[in-house]
Amino acid sequence: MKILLVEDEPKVASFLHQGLTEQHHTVDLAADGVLGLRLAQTNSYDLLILDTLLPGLSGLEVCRQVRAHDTSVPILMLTALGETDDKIRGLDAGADDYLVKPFAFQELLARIRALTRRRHDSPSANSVLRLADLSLDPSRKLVQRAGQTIQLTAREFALLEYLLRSQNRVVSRVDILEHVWETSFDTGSNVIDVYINFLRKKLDKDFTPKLIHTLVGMGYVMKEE
Amino acid sequence: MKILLVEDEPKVASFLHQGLTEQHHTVDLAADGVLGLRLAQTNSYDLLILDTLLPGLSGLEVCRQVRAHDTSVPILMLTALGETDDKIRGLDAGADDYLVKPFAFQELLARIRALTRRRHDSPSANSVLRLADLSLDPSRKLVQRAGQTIQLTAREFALLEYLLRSQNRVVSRVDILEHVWETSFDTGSNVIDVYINFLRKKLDKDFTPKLIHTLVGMGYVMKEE
DNA sequence: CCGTAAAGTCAAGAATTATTTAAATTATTC
DNA sequence: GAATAATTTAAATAATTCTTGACTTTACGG
Repeated sequence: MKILLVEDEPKVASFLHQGLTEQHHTVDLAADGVLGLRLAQTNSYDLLILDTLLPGLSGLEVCRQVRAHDTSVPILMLTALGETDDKIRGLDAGADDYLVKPFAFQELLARIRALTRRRHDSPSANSVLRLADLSLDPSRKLVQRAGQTIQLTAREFALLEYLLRSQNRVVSRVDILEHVWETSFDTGSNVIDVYINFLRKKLDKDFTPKLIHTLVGMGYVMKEE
Repeated sequence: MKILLVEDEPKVASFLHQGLTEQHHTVDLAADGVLGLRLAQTNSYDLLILDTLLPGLSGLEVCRQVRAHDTSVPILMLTALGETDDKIRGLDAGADDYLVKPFAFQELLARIRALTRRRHDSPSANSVLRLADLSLDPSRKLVQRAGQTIQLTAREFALLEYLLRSQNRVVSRVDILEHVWETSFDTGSNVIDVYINFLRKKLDKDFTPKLIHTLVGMGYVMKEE
């Protein structure tokens, strides 16, 4: 795979360069945003890895400008610990994933695999999710149970979508926090419980069978039976 | 978490030992490669931290030999500044990550979190564990014996999972405490006995053959026959 | 066999975890 | 910028799980 790496810290850059090369990837390295953007626009890469903090042009800006022309190339952002807001802005700017530094190299590889795999079988991202007589259409933001349309707020929808995508698998509160609230740190609040309750009221209360199940001390599952 | 630290510099070793212990990890310390390897092979650790330069047997060699038998345990290498080549060889030898000395302790903690989190969603962590007609599915939190579903609480499940992962090996009460209760302090209580009893009632009482066996004075094993 | 140490059993209270409601804060819309 | 909706926090209640300690039973060495 051909990868463009835009990273100004020499230590990080050379480490990633060596590691990726060893995995038989071809790596182009740019130490600043301006060069990075020019390379991204003149060559065709399978993946861009962008640091957020860069001299010249920030990684976010590079990301935005690349996305203006090319919507398909996978972009992975690297953000330093503590710049958590950047995650959100990174995703806003069109990044597909981000990784908080410091990270394990293996984790980077795993995410690269995930990103590039997704390219290949991505239609699943938009297909309708079903469980018993419940259906959720991600592209139309439509939820129905027993043919009846159910109104959900954005968060409720995101939570339900995550639960449905993980149907039959028990997801912990931390899993939910990471995927639906995009913070990995437990704030000690009970938002999740409250939202589970919202969902239950709207789509389990008046129907059978119940689809949202609690496993005390473990998390929640959506499944039939 | 149970961590093996192989480090010969006494100052670094004791600093890390203290810091990790404060984070409620259990730390075994080896000052040379030979002892480190022996410990790694006789005990079961959640993480190995290996210095590259060691008297006797280098960290790289320890890494390689451990990997020859156990592909799953996360390994973090510590390399001194300047030994940059060691990074590459470290990853070759099967390490999952490395850290260049000197490093901030917080960074070590961050990497430990990253490594152990990854382990939780690695394929091997999610595959179904089996013994005779008993099966345990970690991602569904589902336990069945002879096709019959058995309800377990979170603790019971964690204990059974640990016992199954160590099937055919005798685990001591201390082992169990460290892995399932995450304390290495023996409170002098009989919680473990009580929980073994819970498990036996639920999954050995009405079935043959018995799968949980006591070895007086040593601990417990799960095995057939 | 007998004594001692180790392991097993049980019930009750402690502690943890989950649910529900309401109120407070924040974001959106007109 | 007021009104409405959405999200989050907080607190009370409910449910479940965990732990303990007293007691019984079993295993083992002499």
